[in-house]
Amino acid sequence: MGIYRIQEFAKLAGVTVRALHHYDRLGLLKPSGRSRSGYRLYGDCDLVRLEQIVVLKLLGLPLKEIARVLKRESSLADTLRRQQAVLAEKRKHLDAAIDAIGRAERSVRSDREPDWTLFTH
Amino acid sequence: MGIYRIQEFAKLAGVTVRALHHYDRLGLLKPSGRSRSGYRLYGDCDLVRLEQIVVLKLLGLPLKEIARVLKRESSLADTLRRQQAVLAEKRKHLDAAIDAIGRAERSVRSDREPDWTLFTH
DNA sequence: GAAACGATAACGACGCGTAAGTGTTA
DNA sequence: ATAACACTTACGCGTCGTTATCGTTT
Repeated sequence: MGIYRIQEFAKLAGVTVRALHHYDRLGLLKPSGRSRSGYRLYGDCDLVRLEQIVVLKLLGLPLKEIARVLKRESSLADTLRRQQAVLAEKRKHLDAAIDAIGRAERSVRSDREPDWTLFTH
Repeated sequence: MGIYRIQEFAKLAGVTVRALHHYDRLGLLKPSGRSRSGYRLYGDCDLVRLEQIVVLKLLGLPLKEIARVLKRESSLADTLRRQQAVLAEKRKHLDAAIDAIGRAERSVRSDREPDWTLFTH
């Protein structure tokens, strides 16, 4: 509760100082203020915003999309729906790859030369 | 069956010309020859190799690792085992994110303000 | 001469990690 | 004077997509 300098603030939210620099430059999260010597100063409302950013990042949203959501340029609901589709698609590819590796491993164990045709489908 | 210039070769394997340029520079797949004017010339054995590269890429292997496998510096079996673990880990994160979005959507539909605490766990 | 095609070079994207060099001090 | 801490600048990573400029021609 109060005002924090960058390192302490980073620890509070579980992110790195470098990430905060990055978010600042992107305009995603600018510190509420600066000290006379130019130090970034963060407040409690910055913490709230940062936590939202962290959460949306966990959902796999790119920083640009997070920025749009927080600026209310994008609807959160719509964004989440689209992201869900994106993630579902990724999971399909992942599952296919995992399956393929499973088949390949059985083949590699029996043969000594890999049967590349296994991957063809 | 024969000798191809880059565009035709790319189409045969379903990759882009740019990707072939990239693989050439990395040393991952160098054309069997060059024309007098410097054009890359690919042959059938290049096609076999490229198809292996494409397959290993589908499994999510980075190009450097693919290079090691094709140079027999890495065991294919070991590589696949490690990759399977990597993919399994990714799927865990994906599933968690998909679940979180599902819970979030239900919340967004009932409330108009998002309940960020939903993501906390 | 023009249409395709090829070559090389180089910037952009994405999210920071990791120095490098320098200033500040709650 | 030193130890921490902060600042800005900028390269690196991974895999090409995308111009831009210029030479070739199965």
